[in-house]
Amino acid sequence: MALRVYNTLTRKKEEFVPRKPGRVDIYQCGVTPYDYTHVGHARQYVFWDTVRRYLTYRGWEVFCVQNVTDVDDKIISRAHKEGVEFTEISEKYHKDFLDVMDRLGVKRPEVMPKVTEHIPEIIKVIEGLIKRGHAYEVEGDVFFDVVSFPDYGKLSRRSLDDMMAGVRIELNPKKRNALDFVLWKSSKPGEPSWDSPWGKGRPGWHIECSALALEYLGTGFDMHGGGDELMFPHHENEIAQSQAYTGEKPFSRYFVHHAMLNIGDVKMSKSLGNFFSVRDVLDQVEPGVIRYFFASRHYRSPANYGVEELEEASKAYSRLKSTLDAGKRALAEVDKKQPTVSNENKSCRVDLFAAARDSKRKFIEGMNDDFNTAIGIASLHDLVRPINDFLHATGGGAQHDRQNLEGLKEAISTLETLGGVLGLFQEAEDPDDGETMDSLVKLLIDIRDDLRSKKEWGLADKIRNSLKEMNIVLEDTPVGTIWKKI
RNA sequence: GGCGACAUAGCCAAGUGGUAAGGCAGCGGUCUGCAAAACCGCUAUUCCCCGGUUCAAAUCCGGGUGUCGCCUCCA
Repeated sequence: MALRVYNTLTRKKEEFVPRKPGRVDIYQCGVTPYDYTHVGHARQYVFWDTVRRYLTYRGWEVFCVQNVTDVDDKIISRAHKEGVEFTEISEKYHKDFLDVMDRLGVKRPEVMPKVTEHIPEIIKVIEGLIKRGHAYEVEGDVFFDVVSFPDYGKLSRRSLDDMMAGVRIELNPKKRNALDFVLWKSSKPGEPSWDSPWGKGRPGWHIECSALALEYLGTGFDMHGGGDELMFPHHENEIAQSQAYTGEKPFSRYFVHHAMLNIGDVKMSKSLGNFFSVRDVLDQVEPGVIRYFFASRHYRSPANYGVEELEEASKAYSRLKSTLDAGKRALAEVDKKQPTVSNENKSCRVDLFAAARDSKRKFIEGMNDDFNTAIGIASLHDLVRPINDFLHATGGGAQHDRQNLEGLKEAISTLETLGGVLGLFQEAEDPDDGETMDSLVKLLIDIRDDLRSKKEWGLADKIRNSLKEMNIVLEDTPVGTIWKKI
């Protein structure tokens, strides 16, 4: 079954064919660190983390490059405002980015090149563009000549004529054409600068992605990722620069754009100020909840972020997680002692092998269809239902159905593996959530059973209620009591 | 003004030609000392509206309405 990916270049879902069999080379537009990482950013990196996990799960070798634009106008202006070096700003917020991504379980890309450490590579590309007649220098600034690149506008489906007619940007008398964009920017006094053939200056906004992608992946790599807001002008310009420079196309075989995260139907963005930092949200909910929230929506649809949405995700996620925990506990229990084997357990008729197999098939079919993580989530719920059924029918391991014991192992492992592809269930084990905890809860359950058999409901309920306050829920089944952490 | 995307139940959300996944909320049932959880069942004859193509449309085409994004920094 083939993987299909929606390619912005063709506006169609296409079968994914990489340039090298078995390997996927990915370039992602990274952040400009001038403020705290917000949930909108997290959407992109969580999505691509999921893509990388899925491809790896399916046996591909994955290589991912993600730049860090650590010098730019906004960083400089913030540094001026705070009276510090621009590096202090970029380092502080880059550190925040890495920190929250780690906490979200986003695997670090293989390479995270910084613009300030690749000035020579960038200059090399600009020089090449000038040499090939695609760029020109005016008083220390270098511009890309859009007219020299016939395919300009192809990605975003705009024609040069239309754009020129409706141009909104202020006319820069140095430019030959209003749509020409700057590759190298001469620096004003007090601004960070590097030596170049055109004098002191710094790279323009778009050139770093071309230079870094070509440096680490070469031309014609597999997937280019970024927000759909970047389609024009950023990705359009990247394509123009890169293909004009190499004389080859495509620059990237597939362009994969994810939709924005909104607050009340308006885009979350730093410039609008309507953003939630990931740092703050992680103080409220565990990482898995955020990952569940993203995974339950398709990456190409705009998604609304809000407290209610997060709460719903939290409930649904805890349904998956508490079943996984209870299932693991049941298996651990079986390892410790011989369970009461009952082949006569008629109350349990689920086939967990079949459930695991069906769930896995649905998951892969969904993910193969343009990374449909919402289908993936649904497949997990489909699996959790029969696991719960089994757990309740057998008292969470107290009375096993021999035939389904292996099935439970299979189902739990499938749930954990598939959830892991979506980045779920990565929370570090609670330090006090070990064997001691298990034993203590079990002791309380035993005592409560004694109390119940003596019909001392008051005390029995007190145990149950107190545990509930600690987020431990007791569930009485016909064959014993099981417990879950919620 | 130009370009593009989207509109599915009370809510969130999959589904791009074959008869509406999943979650949250709600209702009924099983179980229970009560409960919770869990499980079972019910909850959109219908997918913004109007036309068209087709044996067949939420899915394709045309028109309309509404929302959002990009065209300026943006994940």
